[in-house]
Amino acid sequence: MGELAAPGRKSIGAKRNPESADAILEAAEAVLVEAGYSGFSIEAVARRARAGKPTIYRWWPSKAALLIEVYQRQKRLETPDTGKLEEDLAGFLVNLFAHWRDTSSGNVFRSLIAEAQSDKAAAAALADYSKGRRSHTGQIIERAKARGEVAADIDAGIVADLIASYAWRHLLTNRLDEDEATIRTAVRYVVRGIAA
Amino acid sequence: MGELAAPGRKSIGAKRNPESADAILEAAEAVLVEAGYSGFSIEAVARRARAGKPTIYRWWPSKAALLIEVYQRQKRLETPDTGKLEEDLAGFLVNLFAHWRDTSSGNVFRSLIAEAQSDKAAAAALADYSKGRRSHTGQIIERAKARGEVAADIDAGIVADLIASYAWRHLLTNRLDEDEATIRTAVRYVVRGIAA
DNA sequence: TGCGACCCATACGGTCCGTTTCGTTTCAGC
DNA sequence: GCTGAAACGAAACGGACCGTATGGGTCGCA
Repeated sequence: MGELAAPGRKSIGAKRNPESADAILEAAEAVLVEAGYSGFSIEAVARRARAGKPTIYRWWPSKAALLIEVYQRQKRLETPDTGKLEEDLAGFLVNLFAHWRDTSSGNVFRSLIAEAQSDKAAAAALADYSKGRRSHTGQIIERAKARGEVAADIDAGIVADLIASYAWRHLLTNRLDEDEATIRTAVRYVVRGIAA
Repeated sequence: MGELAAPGRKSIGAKRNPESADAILEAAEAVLVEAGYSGFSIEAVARRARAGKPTIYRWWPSKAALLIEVYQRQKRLETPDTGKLEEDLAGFLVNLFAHWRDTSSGNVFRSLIAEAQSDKAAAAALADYSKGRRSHTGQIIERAKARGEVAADIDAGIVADLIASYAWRHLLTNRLDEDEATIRTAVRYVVRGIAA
């Protein structure tokens, strides 16, 4: 990935060097993939990026901040809109699991959750991020509500919470290879429970 | 908690000293409560327990193993049996959240999950433990199925998974103070979805 | 032209890791 | 009894990493 990154990159003057920032973020992702969360240290990232530790600390106050930015650089997942809630949610989960499995996103997000258990900044960032995602998933439910597929008094946030929780737990317990049928079944149980 | 624990505890001969084992486990719990997961180190536990590090490493191969034993020493939670599935599950979650909040169990379990993200032994132990809990929660659903409250073709394991996932996510995102009404609503959505 | 912000490299004191060594204590087998 | 084995706490080890400080070089901007 980011190897051979200009051995001995120099300053470009009195402003932030985007090459350094890129090299650091790419190195962070690479280290996380190759060595896992336990091998993810600022020193390792600095070595990999041929950057100085102070340069990293200048721009990212903590390991958590670095993780967050690495995660946010990842491609976003587009959510399907099939006109059927069960399809939308099951498709969303299947896509999400595949994305987490096949890219580094899963490892990055796992690490971020783990880091949030001992770092307040990570916890805050994660809560903030989750809020955004919850409202995003909530829109899928709101759409279904508008179609009359879901009862009007359903709290979309709670439903989104259930779906996200299911995804998180699979990520955290190494079950991203779950059968599509099982995922669909889980979704069906919830969808039937909120039907109009 | 475990202070005044025989300063300078000595060997009791060519067999394991249960006082040392107890002191170490109590110290581990105390350190976790007082300093949190980030402050939880073998060194800190050894200091607190007035034990030597080799004594800890002799009996627990890793931080994860120590965490697991601390967690398993905790009191188990009994699950209600009200004759109504929604009551049973909501009561279970409310009790669980309160237990996690009011004792050290929540912190211990959080730490265990975090540790499992970088330690294979912890991941395996957690998977094993979860399997047991899943079948346990599954029994609540099976009971409801036997009463005819739940459709016969429902997969109790998947339902248990949904419930446990909801609990985990609240634990991991510091939302153990969730409204009881919100919890009940989430449970109701699922229960309605699997009704006979 | 020179200040200030950026870059990298190096080094520091500190903490924790997991292990080894040491002297001591007591059990278990002879 | 005597002796070997095993457990104990204490101390120290080399190594990794933390977060910070310092210094020398490079450049943008006033």
